[in-house]
Amino acid sequence: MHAPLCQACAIRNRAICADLDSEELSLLNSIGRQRRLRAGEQLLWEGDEAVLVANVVEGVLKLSTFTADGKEQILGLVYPSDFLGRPFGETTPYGVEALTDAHVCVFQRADFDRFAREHPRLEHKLLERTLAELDRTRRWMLLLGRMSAEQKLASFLLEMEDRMANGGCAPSFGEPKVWQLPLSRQQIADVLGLTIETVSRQFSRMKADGLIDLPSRREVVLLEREALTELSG
Amino acid sequence: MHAPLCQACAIRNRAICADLDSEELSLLNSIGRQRRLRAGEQLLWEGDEAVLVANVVEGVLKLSTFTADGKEQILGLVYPSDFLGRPFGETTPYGVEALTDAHVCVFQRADFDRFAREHPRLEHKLLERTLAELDRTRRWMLLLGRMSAEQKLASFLLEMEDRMANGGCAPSFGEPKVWQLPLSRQQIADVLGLTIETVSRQFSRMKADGLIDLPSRREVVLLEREALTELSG
DNA sequence: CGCCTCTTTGAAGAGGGTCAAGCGAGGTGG
DNA sequence: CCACCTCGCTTGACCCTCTTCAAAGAGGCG
Repeated sequence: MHAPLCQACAIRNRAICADLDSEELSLLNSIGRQRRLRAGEQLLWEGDEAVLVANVVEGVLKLSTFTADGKEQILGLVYPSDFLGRPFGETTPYGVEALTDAHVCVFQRADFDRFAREHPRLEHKLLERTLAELDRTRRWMLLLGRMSAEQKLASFLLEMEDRMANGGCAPSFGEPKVWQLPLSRQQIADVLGLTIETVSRQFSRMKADGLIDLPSRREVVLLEREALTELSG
Repeated sequence: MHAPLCQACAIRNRAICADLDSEELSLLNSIGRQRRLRAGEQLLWEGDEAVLVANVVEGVLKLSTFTADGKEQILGLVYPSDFLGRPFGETTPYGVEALTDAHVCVFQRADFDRFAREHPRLEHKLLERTLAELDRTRRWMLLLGRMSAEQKLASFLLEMEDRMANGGCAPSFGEPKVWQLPLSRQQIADVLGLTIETVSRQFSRMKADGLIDLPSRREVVLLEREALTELSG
């Protein structure tokens, strides 16, 4: 698919392009390019010149960085309709890697920057999104700085379920449902600022306590959302 | 000072207003209002309707939130020329309190939002600032999630000195200099996700090791920036 | 079936939290 | 001017959570 079609895009109404009229959209169309990523494939490298920005159409990606001694910290997860990359910046401040097979709509940063500056409506959307992302990131700081391992994992599972269930469109009601974890245990540890062993132990304990079920490594069921919410602090 | 004068503003060239022409500036002038805050005074309360946004002219303020069990986490520090508040949002996602006597230039959010939407240049500045703030916040996540108490405090002191020395304009060279900490030990603990005791112990150890000097509670000298940089990871 | 990777589990240890007491600078009142 | 009080900070002792190190278990895939 080298000829993207914004008009037919799955995330058309949720991404930053939502407010554009059809003329603007086809202009954007002309500078964008679809790209598929396999799980594990890297899209951007930390410290590189910031050449790309992108919209996520499908899949989950991680933003991450490393300490001097090589420990990874995942700085954020990016889902369909989220924007990704560093417009108006020199270098990419974090690495970006696909956690699942993914589908993104990429732009050369220079093209995108120019387009954005000429289309305030897009720039406004981008601003709203960035502000929302900043709020989300700050909430994550509370988790990293002040929560116990148990609280961290409970918070993580609850948020993840909301994200996975239905693209975040509606809160999850009714029967507990099985869903796929897009992250390995190690990656969950890197999100929460824990070690893989601690994550694994917390999973086991929650399962033993009947709060969750783990049909397989990558599958989860939240049996007791109430109790998990309680735990999450 | 109820009649602000943007043209004469100390942070005129560094704040988001930097790119405005004089006509725009006087319009902004007419919707803004100067306000002085005493150290400890609260400007915004978490969860309140988002009614205000502001530019910091002078002083240091903190953004903070609390866990369910009452532990505070400082989400960010705001310095002169920084922007503060949540434009285009319903509620204030964190509390804002002055750490030192401060001087801010406040706007009714509704007024500011309208002005911003009508002046893409301002909105663009705001976007650049928000993106930079997001990068800074993400770097802080690495600190919270992956660093030891010692690394945290070393990082904190180094960054703080850069901020305090000269408004962040130039890197600090030459002789070690005494400067004022705008935060109490407890507040430092809340920034770093530690307890006051741990912060205090780390201070004492660094002093004993000759890395820093503490002429009084609120004064610091970084004697060995090299070594501290090493420690900070 | 066997290998490889990811995950789980166990045991030991350290870093930081908690609780409690002591210190000291600044402010107040005698 | 000094004694006293207060509040923030420091220091000590102990304990708990999470990390570290090590080994065994469980899927997945050739």
